[in-house]
Amino acid sequence: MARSEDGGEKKPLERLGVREIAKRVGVAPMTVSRVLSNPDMVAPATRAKVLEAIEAAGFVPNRLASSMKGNGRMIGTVVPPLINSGIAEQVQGMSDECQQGGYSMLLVQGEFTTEAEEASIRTLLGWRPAGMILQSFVQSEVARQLLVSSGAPVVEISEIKGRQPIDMVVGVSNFETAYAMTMHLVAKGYKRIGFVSTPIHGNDRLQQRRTGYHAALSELGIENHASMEVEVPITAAGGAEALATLTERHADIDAIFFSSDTLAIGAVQECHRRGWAIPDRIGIAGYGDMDLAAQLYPPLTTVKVNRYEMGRRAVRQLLDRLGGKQKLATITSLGFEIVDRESA
Amino acid sequence: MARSEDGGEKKPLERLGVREIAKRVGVAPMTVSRVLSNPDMVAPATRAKVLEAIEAAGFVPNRLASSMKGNGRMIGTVVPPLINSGIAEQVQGMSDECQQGGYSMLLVQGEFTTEAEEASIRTLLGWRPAGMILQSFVQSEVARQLLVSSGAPVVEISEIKGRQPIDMVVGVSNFETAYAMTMHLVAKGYKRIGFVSTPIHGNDRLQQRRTGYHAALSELGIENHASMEVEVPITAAGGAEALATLTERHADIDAIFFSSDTLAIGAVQECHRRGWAIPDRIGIAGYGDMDLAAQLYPPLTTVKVNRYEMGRRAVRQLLDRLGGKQKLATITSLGFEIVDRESA
DNA sequence: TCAAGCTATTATACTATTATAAGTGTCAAG
DNA sequence: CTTGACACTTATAATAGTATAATAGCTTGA
Repeated sequence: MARSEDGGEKKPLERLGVREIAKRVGVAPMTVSRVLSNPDMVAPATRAKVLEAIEAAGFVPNRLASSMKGNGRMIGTVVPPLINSGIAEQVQGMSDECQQGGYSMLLVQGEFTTEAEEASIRTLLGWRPAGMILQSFVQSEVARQLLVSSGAPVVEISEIKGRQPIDMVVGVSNFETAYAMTMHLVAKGYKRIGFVSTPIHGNDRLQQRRTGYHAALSELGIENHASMEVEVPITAAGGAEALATLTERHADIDAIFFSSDTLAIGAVQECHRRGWAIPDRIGIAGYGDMDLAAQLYPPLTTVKVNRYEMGRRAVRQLLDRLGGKQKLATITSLGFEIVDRESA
Repeated sequence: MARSEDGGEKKPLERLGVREIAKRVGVAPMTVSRVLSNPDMVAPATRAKVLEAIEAAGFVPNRLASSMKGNGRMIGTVVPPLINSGIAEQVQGMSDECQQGGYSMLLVQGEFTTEAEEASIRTLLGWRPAGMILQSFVQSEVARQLLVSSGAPVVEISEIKGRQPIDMVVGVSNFETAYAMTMHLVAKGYKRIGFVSTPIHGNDRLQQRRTGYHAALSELGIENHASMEVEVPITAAGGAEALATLTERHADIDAIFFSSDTLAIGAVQECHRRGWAIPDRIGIAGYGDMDLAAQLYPPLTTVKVNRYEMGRRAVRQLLDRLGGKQKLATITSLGFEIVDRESA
């Protein structure tokens, strides 16, 4: 084993760890460990010496090892692509709250397919996270089983009603939001309202939005054709394309409800290009109230959902549970607002 | 220790691990381990039995334990706030490449302050990541020292020239990009060009962009006042505000170069509100070529930097190094394009 | 027929931290 | 002068996977 003759017996460069720090200070490793996690249990004088040595050595305790003893301080999360989706706000919320609570965030981007979901969850569970945050309800039964048997608390950021959550849910009623926006548009005098969303398959949030839109229309006795709905990719170009498609199919459409601000903003640009007056020629409504929505010309009427707060709350739920808090809400419903601006 | 009388001696529920799987199959733990990491070293028959047992038990190997033996498969990264910054694209690139390489991504959001940076890096190093990706050059000397002594390869996604990198750099010459855009604007006939950026302090990329802008102007003998530059927060409202401020200070400003598309897009909306024709009344140029830029009305002239690719390349560098590849580039410079559209 | 050569497998020990239990020492009360 | 209580510290073992060396079993060639 290359016992190089450097005179001594065993000096493999002495990796920096609690052991090495302990040796330098002249205490037991356990004492060093306590200085890091339970400083009050160590005599002030000892503590000072240990801290000094830690500082001097530039020692950063190995969290892998402590996690193995069940003190994991890592939250795992699977999110859809960050670009344009408004998920970035949520991730920021999660990250901020994690950091505040002393946790690290392990992030995996995954598609909404069953296999990808399963693979992502498997990867994360491999790190034995203290908690997991998932988007939308988990589809794969295998993945659900893995999550349950992992024992970690799980928050699904999702539609708040529908399937049985694995553990906890944080979200809004997407049905309600879409229902409310559709009602709002009708109240403003629109009669032929189109609906545009990003691919709905496997995304219960989008499904609920569409259902809410349908519910409002049918409740008001407004007939609705499937041809007044389109799915497009989540890009500004997608929004523009949807506007073109719908108004070509139905020249009398007087408003379009987009399931995402990104799409709505794209549509607004397309209207400018065509010289169509908003909202006179056509009303445009979005979803999400992203930063640009209020600054847009004309300002965008949209559904405001506090995604940053959603992220925070999801982590908070996890940390509360980990902290042993009793009587935790299983379902946390955040409110929403219909922000009535000028685009519809 | 609550040795509950269940007849047997020690059956603490037998946590699921290689040991337990091994016992069930009737092989040594090491064999199970090899099935997972070096399947070729195990006889096909044995391998099949082990895989079956793993499947049946829903066993997910503990990566914490394997990481402790130096097989860490985690990349740590510190990023600025994701919202509006175009960092989301980069994170997506990193994430995709990590996943492809079988690595997980540990993400910390941190501000650009020295203390926050140091804290974030410390946190990440605690997880003993196989590699680190940082934004901009690391300011804190202590943090640099920690990184170096951690032994992990480090990529700084940053301005590619300037300070000595800790290890490797991936990026573009922000100086060049800004210089090129400024030259481009002058070539198009603009004479009084303002410059707007988000807070520059501590961000060498922004510093370089401003320097490039200065260099181009002075090379052309165009005088430039500090009053033609503003710093605003990275929001659409910030862009609108900057436009208002600059045109109020200097009524004769005929173009503004924004250090971010988000700002430029906000400014374009402000122009619409004021009824100012773009580019006739004023030219607007952005930076980043975000998705919306091409769809904007009018389409945004901007600097195209492939942020997604930057993220990928950063991870690639790390993985190449970890894979033992020799002669790795220390500096990877990605190209850029001046995308000439109609806003300027 | 025995040693060498090979493959497949196993036993041991190690990674860094920490829960737990056991062990010091000091002080005050009995 | 002992006993108990208390504050602090240490020794041991455990977490789960895997590098390493050792071993078993088999074939092959001399």
